[in-house]
Amino acid sequence: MFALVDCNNFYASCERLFRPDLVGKPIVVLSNNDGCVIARSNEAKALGIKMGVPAFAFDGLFKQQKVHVFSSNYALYGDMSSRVMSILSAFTPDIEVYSIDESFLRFDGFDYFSLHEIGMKMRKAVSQGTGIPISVGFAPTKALAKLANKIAKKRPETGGVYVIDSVEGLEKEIATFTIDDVWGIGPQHFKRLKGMGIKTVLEFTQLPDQWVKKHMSIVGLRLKRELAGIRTLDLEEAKPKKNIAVTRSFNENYTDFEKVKERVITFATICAERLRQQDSYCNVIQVFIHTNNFRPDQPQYNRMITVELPFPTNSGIELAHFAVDALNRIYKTGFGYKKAGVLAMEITPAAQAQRMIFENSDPRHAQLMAVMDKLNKALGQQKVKLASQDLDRVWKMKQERLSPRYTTRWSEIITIKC
DNA sequence: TCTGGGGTCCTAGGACCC
DNA sequence: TCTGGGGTCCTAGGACCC
Repeated sequence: MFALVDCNNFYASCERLFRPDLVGKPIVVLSNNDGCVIARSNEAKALGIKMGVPAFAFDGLFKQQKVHVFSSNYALYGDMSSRVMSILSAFTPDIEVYSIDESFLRFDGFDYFSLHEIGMKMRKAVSQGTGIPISVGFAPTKALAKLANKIAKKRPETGGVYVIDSVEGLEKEIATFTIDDVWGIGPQHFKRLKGMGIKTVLEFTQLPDQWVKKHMSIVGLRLKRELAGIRTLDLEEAKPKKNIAVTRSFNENYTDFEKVKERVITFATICAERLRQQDSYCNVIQVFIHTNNFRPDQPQYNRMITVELPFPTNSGIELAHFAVDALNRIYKTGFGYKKAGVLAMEITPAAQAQRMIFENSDPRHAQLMAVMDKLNKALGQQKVKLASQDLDRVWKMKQERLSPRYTTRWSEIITIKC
């Protein structure tokens, strides 16, 4: 049996932990640059605030309904996440951390235990240890565990834990569960299936394999099996990342090459930093630039380029150099650029990095980068930069409503007046 | 005026190679 | 008159997830 454990309204719940005055109040959390709504408390959902809506369009409603608005505080969410996951891992050694707020757990050899009871114990332990509310779904496959988790959330009488462990139980649930809320069926697949009159999970599992394969690829076929109760997916081990991407939208359209160039250099140095964190090198980089896709009235230009590096590297200096070369090859004047990104690809562990005959990553950089990493870790991100970066820190993310990093900075720890 | 970022996997077409 | 088959790489985009 698998369990899918999911933190309820995770970011909003985190914001509430050190602000008990916000219990029962509507909360929303915004994306980078305070752009979109990416998390909502139940109270905010009840006000009709949808996931992903642009924040500026809701300023009026936020004021009128006294919605508490927060910028994303990833230092807090990341730390709370690892606390939750560490508590969960005491229940079984087989755990896959699926995202910042979700884990799959596998329970082998628990035949004589009540999984419902175990689920309730997990809820209690996480609540006691962190204050975060969770929901738990148990089922014989991962896709069904996801589904069971949704049921646990939807039906208050379940107490936040739901188990699908019999054929009858499975048949009963999938006969009524609609496909719009199923893991792996997004808006496009939903539209096509709906057009064919498919409404329930049961109906989806009865489609011919060939049809599913043709229109939803092998991925859809796996999903069909999983939903029919055939175990197709197992826990996945934590693997080193295949790609590392650093991309940002700008606060305004950039028409000046030098400004775009500075951003690309900064993104490349962050990529390099993350490569060093997982002790690996990249062999290929991709650089892209976009105009503002939300403004079709303005001239559009989207371009991406993939470049193989002459040697594997994780030096910020070298990566920045190659990224600028790439940018030069795709940059066109006469456009207002709104977004750019650098991706590190074909990542290999340091131990396996291929040495080249004629040219290799400058060995002095390894030492220099190690010192930079150490200083930045002690003094704060991006305190030591390349001269080609924005030294005046003109570029700044809009984060007007950032909460304190309660759990990771001594200077921001909560104070209690007694 | 204002619209996130970071991932994965899959597919299609064009260029090019032998 | 008549023009193959198999492969890779790159770009681009589609779909999904959180």
